[in-house]
Amino acid sequence: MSKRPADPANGSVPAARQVPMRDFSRSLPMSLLRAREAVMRQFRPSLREHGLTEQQWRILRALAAIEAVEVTELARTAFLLGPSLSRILRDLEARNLIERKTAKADQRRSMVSISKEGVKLMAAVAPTSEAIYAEITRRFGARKLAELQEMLGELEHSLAGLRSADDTLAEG
Amino acid sequence: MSKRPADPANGSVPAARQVPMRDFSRSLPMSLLRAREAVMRQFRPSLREHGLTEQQWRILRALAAIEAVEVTELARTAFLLGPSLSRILRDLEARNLIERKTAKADQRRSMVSISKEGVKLMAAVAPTSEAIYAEITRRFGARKLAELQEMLGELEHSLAGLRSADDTLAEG
DNA sequence: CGCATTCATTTAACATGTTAAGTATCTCCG
DNA sequence: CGGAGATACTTAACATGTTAAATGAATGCG
Repeated sequence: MSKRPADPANGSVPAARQVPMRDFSRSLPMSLLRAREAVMRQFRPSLREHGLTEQQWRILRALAAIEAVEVTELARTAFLLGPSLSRILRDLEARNLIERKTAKADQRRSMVSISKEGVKLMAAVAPTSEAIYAEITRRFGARKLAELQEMLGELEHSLAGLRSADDTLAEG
Repeated sequence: MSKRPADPANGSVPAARQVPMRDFSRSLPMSLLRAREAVMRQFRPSLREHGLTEQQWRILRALAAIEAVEVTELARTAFLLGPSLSRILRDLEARNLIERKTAKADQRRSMVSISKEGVKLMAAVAPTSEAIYAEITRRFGARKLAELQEMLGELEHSLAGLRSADDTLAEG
């Protein structure tokens, strides 16, 4: 309560605006951003101790469950854009946490897999990570958590086909 | 539907792991990230047309509802870290979208406000932005949207006091 | 008053997000 | 088979996220 700054919706609002816009602190993007930050804040210190960023950890986790993947599919799985993934893979490879080899059939494709060292690092991080997740679940409630995830999935789904006019142009 | 890559939870999983970890594509951070991205994807093209990034838009919106704020409070309101805000304010000032003046009582503080040009730009962007938000609301459902935001707020709240061991050390 | 401490903001350094362009490879059709 | 177009990935360029350190100004206390 007292944490929030003086609520800008009340008090003396200057004549700066005509159109009444939603108090932006309650907009959906902000709600999602704050919620995600609240969650990630719990994980970052532990990851940091192991020299991993959130995204690097995402990649390792994605790789741990699979033999090898093409970069493009890994990007989808870890929800990273190509350029970000490209940079991160370069660094992870330099740290010997992953391995790469070009596909035989298609020289363009590169198959990525987690290395033995990568597996070891995951094993070191996973317990803490799981404990944090468990604590979050405990605090928020397992049922509510499931409900929330369900709603998030629906939101994502309901916007899947929505594209702005700009995108439509770029369709070709 | 067909957009999602082959579900990594099925198929041949190598012996890479001992500890069964949640399929990470269903972890809470990923759910939140994907949901937020689905939402922001709708807004970015419109903002881009006006030469604004998501964060710049957040700042303008925060400023529009208030006379002037200190940088630190603006950071809280727009949910940006100090360094990010500092850079963005420098750029927005160069574009004459905001104004700054150091506080009289405390030379350290800088009071930020939106400029006349900034107001004009907001007026140009707001209609499209509101229309997009309305469409999102229509698709997802107003009631469900309210529920979702409620849950997100609860999640944030339930993690407010949770701090990892690392943070505790830094308390002093 | 003098100075160590705190505070507000900025700068620095590195990592990622985002879009556009580049490179190498493959595919397919004439 | 050969070159236009598609595809997989990388590089480039700019903006932000993130943490640490620096700078400049206020505060408190001896």
